[in-house]
Amino acid sequence: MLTNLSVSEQNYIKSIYHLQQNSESVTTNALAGHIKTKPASVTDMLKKLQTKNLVNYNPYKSFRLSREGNKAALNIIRRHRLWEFFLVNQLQFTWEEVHEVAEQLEHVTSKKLVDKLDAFLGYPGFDPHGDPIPNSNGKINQQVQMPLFNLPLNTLAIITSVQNQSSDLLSFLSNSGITIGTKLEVKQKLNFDNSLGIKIKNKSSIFISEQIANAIQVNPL
Amino acid sequence: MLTNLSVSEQNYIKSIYHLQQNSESVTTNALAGHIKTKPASVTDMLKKLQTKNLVNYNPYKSFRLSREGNKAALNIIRRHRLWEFFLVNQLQFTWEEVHEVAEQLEHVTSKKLVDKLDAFLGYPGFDPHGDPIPNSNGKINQQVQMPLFNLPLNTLAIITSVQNQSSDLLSFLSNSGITIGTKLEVKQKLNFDNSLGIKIKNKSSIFISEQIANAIQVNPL
DNA sequence: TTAATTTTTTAGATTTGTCTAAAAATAATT
DNA sequence: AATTATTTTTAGACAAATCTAAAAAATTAA
Repeated sequence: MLTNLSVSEQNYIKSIYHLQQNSESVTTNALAGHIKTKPASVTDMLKKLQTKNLVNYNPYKSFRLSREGNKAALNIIRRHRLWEFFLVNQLQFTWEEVHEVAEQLEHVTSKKLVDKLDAFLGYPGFDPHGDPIPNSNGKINQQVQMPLFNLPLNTLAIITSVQNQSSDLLSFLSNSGITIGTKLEVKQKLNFDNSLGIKIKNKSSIFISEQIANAIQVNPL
Repeated sequence: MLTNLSVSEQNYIKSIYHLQQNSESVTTNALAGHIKTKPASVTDMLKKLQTKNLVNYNPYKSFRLSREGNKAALNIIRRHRLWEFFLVNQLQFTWEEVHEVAEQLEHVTSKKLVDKLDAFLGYPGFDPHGDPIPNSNGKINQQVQMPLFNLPLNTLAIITSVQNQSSDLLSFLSNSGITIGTKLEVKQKLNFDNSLGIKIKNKSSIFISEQIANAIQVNPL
């Protein structure tokens, strides 16, 4: 039942997915607000998505994505996050710039494109904001990713990505023995300047600034 | 007067551009055929593009892209060809697969995206089919590109791109001293198997197969 | 240069997604 | 529980892009 979805339908499905993350079921008003349209338009679209079996819709009561709808949403989100990763890590976009562009790229639906992009990027688990990227089967990495700066003290973690905004940073990190896959713990945090004392596994300790600690993403182990 | 163009308007503009390449002015029927729509729809759209000053349209007579329209077309074509280049050279698509996907990607209009993609790809002059890629000012490279196989005998040419479909090929070529920028001539062509005898400038001569000669793009000098 | 043919345009209908205003259902309040 | 307020849906209209069928213009042929 792989219907071709219009850009508009895709936007509704994606928004319902996101709103469902926070609360059990979604309201017409909330969705209208999220998607910048009017409640009446939402109702219209819900009826349409209902006939396509993408939502389970009880008029005046509630609605949720169906299993089908959920699958469609994960596909859209996969595309969005892969493109965000591409924009930041290959094209040198900054975090703030990517969302709008990825919003357009996500509607290019070629499965072959998405899977090849995924492979090209090295099957990343998280987008630049730290949100997980569903794999080609729609499975979401259950690990948690966070900036190294937010890692609790004395918690072993593994580096999963580094925002390569400047080559300065990259060379500093590689000289310090910090790359993707490096395991480390935060041993102390100086209140004076928010710098962190880092213990790299089987290696020496170093201090890094708050800025650097925020450019490094880690998974707690 | 940088109006935002709908996908549909973009498709019309692009098609008019391509049809104009072959004949002075374009007919309603030809455009309808090219765009897979009905003549009546073409007329409707022409009236719309006229009000936006993108075409010069004389009902029952003829129409052409205006200066504005031409600029818009070159922008669309730039995006299309850059994405084709990306798909083939980074994502390992084959020539035949790229068109359909690029057809969708070309409608993502972010100028920042396009210019960063261009830089990322190294400002390529030609797409994988050998068609020139307009630069960010809409200027088209006037050089000619062709497969090495089609280069006339004893004509000096420079290699501009290599289809990196297999790593076999790439390592063979680099071992033979053939990379982007290498200057060479074709000295002979064997009718038996269509293989070519190549003289690399300031270096030795080698023979390469028809297949390889078709994977190498050159500019005659 | 008329008549026949082809091309192009107009007129009116259709589909998709949206909107406003009014009606219906649900939720909150006294 | 009845009234008020809020939320949601319906009804009908609208814009964009398309279509069919008929009319108008241009072209070709007799």
